Formats: sequence, C-alpha cells, structure tokens
Amino acid sequence: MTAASAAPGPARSARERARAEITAEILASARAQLAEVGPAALSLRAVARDIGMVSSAVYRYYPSRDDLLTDLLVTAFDELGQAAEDAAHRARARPVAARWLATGRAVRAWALAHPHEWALLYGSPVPGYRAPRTTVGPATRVIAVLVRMARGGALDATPAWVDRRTVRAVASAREHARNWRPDGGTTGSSSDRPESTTAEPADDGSHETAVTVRVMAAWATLFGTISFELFGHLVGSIDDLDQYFDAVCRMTASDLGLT
Amino acid sequence: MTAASAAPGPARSARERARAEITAEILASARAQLAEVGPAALSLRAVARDIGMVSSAVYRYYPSRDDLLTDLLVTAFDELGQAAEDAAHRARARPVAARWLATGRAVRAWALAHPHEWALLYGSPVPGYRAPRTTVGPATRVIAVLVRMARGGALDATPAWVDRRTVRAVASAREHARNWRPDGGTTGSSSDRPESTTAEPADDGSHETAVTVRVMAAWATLFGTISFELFGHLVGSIDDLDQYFDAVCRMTASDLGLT
DNA sequence: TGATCAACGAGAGCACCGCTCTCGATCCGC
DNA sequence: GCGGATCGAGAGCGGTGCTCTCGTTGATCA
Repeated sequence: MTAASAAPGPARSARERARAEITAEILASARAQLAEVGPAALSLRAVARDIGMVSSAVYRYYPSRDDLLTDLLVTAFDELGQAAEDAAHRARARPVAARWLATGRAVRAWALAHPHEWALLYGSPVPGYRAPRTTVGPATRVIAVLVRMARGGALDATPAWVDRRTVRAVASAREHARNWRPDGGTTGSSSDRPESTTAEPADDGSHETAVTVRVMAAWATLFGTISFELFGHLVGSIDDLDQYFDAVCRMTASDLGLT
Repeated sequence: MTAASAAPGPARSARERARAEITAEILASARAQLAEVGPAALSLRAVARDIGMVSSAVYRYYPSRDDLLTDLLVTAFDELGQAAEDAAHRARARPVAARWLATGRAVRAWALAHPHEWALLYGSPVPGYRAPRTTVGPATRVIAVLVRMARGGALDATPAWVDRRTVRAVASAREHARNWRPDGGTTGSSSDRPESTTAEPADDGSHETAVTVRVMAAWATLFGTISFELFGHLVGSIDDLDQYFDAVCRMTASDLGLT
C-alpha cells in the first residue's frame, strides 16, 4: 500500500527499480500538489498529468486516492516530528523551559510553512478515510518529544483536579509515556533506565497522572492555538501572533513546572 | 447571500414567501445531508434531488455550494453558541468552576452529537475560503461565554510569562473582552458599566493580559482536546474520554483561578 | 384590465473527478 | 525461448459544480 516495497536489497530487478522510481515520482508530484491546493482538491488525475501518465496508470501504484493521501499523511507526520525533534535537540543544552519554547516555535513554524499539510494531519478527516495503523508511529513523535521534556518539570503537590477516575482514565497514556526513552530524540543514544520501574514514593499515580494530563492538554493547547491562527479565528483579536504564541508556550511550560 | 431576505414585513408578496420557503427547504435538506455525510461530501445536486428540484434551480437561491456551506456554518455556530450559553445559564446558581465544567461539557456534547458540523466549524478549511463577515458574530459566542466566566476568577500575582510584548499582543482581545457585558448570555439583561473605563489600580495591563491569554488558551485547549477525540488522536492513549475531558476542564478552571 | 419584465424551473451541456475494464506491449523467470 | 505477470494507454461509467438557454409564471405598471 505504501512505497515500502523499495526496502530490501540494493539492486532488485530493473522493473522493481523502475517501480520504485515512478512511485517516488508520483509521491513527489502529489506532495507538490498538496502544498499548492490542499488535500481536498488534490486530484489523482492532475498528478498523473503532471508526470506525463494517464490517470489509470497511476492506479498500478496506488489503488486509490486515499492510499496516496495516506502516504502523504505519513510523510507529513514524519516531517513535523523531525522538525520538533530537531528543535529540541538543537536546544538540548538550554534549560528545559527554553527547549519547550523552541519546540513549540518549531511546530508552529512548520504549520505556518505547510498549512495544507497541517490541515491534512489535523483537519477534519476526509469522509470515509482515517488512520491505517501505518500512521500512528510518525504521528506520536511530537507528543513524544513533549512528554520527554515534561519529565524535567517540577510539579508541586498533586492538584485538586485529579481524582481516582482521572488516574484510571489516562492509564494507557501513562504506560506509553513510561516506555518512551528518557533521551530518545534524533540521537539514538543513552541506555535504558530500568530503575524507573522502582516503586514510586507511596504514590497512587496521582502525580504521574497530573503530569500526563498536563502535557497532553498542553499539546492540545499548542495545536488549538496554531489551528486557530491558521484558520483565521484570531484575526481581530490577537495583534501580534508571534508574541501571543510565545506567551502561550511560556505559560504551558510554567504550568508543567518547567524552568 | 444568506436567507436574511425573509426579514422585514410579516407578509410580503407570495413570491417572496415562496422564495423564503424554498430557501428554508434547501437549507433544511442541506443540514440533514451535512449531518449524514459531512461537509466534504455535501452535494448540491443531492440536495436538489432531495427536495425534488433540478440542480440548476438551486442556483436561483444559492449562487454556489460555498454560499450554502456558509449558511450551514452560521447555523452551526449559532447552535453551538446557544448550547454553551444555555449550559452556562442553567448552572448560573452554582460556583463558577462548576459553570465552567458544565459549559465545557456542553460544548463537547454538542461536538460529539454533531461531528460533521464540528468538522465544518473547526476542521480544515480550504484556505481560499473562510469567513464572510456574517460568520464572525455567531463564532464568538462560545469564547464570549468563557470570557465572562473567567472574570469570576482570582488569579494571584502577574505570572512571569507575561511581558510588555505580551500585553501589546493581546490588546485587541482585551478590548473586545471588556465590551462583552458582565452578564450577557441568553438573558439580555443588565446595564452597561461605563465606569469600567476608570483607571485600573496602577496596573499596566499585565494582570488583564494574563487572564486574557489564559482564557483564550483554555478555549484552545478545550477545542484541541475535543478535536483530538473526534478525529481519533486519543484512541489507545485515553481509556475514559469522559473523565479525561472533565479533568481537563477542572484543570483549566483551576488555572484560571475559578472556584 | 392588459401588457411588460423579472423571476423561476427544467433541461442540456461543459469540464472535471475517482475508478473500472480491456487491450496491446513489455519485461521476468522458468 | 516461451508463458505469464506487469505495465501504459484508452474508453467509458457515474458522479460533481456550474453555465446557458428556453418556456412559463407571477408581479407591476399603465
């Protein structure tokens, strides 16, 4: 379904290589189209025209328009995740609050530079479509970066808005977060820290729950703020979008106890 | 452009009434279609078929599909705003934190009950399109409810994430917020309070800025959380979506100093 | 009351879309 | 070397938004 058929040996048959090449050509043209007209107006026939093929021939490579969109989705998720990881990595020597701000800025910058791709990733899903499981991996890269940073925070006492039901509600999310390597990021370095499984200090999970909800809500805040800006919901209210977004980043970092 | 031509006298000419009736019929069929197949798949021809007209006849009433979608947009914004206002009004006797939670729940409930309409309001727009000025009024009803509630909060000192540039960045938003009536809502009561223009207590606007950013970010948080849920970004992470959303509501209320 | 003109519904048509099917040409593996 | 899989091209189907024309009907004005 995806272009992953080009994976194995260095030189398969000529036909295999031609197939991989044409698949890449289709994807490149589709990416250009996506950036230009957006996901809704992306036309498989126009892609075929662009690369000098007839529309039916493209179906030899992508069984449907949705499959093509899925590949574009994965690519875009990967690009955005890479941008976030790069920003976090570049700021690795600075205080975690500064790294948080840098990452937020990078995500916003990517969104502003690629509004149509952002719409594909986070806009309304096209009717029948959505989320073959190929997409979940790249989709989690941004939140993974944020979660790793949020571990550097110092939240004080367990807040009052966490109760037993909240702890249960985010159990899976906490599990996922625990499994993300402490460093991770672009450099695949550092060893595991198995002692992270030692008993928490007589905690019932409330504190971890608070951090988890905070970081997921913070991501929702950044996403919502960026989407509001992109979709024009802030015109007339916010006079300086850069400064406003920075303030929201600083606010979320502060709420997470990042300094 | 919209169906506002039915406004003035009680009984215009027969033709006028027929026009208003058919316009309403088109809009009703379009609303049903929207709820069923979503904005992307909404077909003007299908609407025409549904009401027993030929497609070209519909163009006598709506010059294009986008104009029809705009009317649906306004309608949906109005419904959502009404739901939020009603919830806030029903909880008027309770503490403001409870009213905040009730309002958030109402917005989420509306979104879950009308996912396609939510996608129309807050999903990916085609960048060429957007926001004839008819839409801005109804679109601000939800945030207006939230802003009015946020006035009941007790934020402590001015947070560190506000600086002079932040104050300037949200100047227009603060101006708008000041102009929303203290009560407002569904009951059009209460008189103006011109003394709100008296000098703030030696404040440079930092505190008001903090509240403004907080409430706008809180709305972005609720919006982002609902969109994440609707678009499937939380599956596998959040086990109890109701409880998670409640926690996010309580958290934002707490961050706004609402009790 | 009768004529005029605008508004209206119907139909045909255009360009485009996603997608399917068939049919030669081409390449690969046995 | 040959049979079968793969490919590109073309025609075609049903759908879309939208335009244009053409009778009809209703409102308006003389």
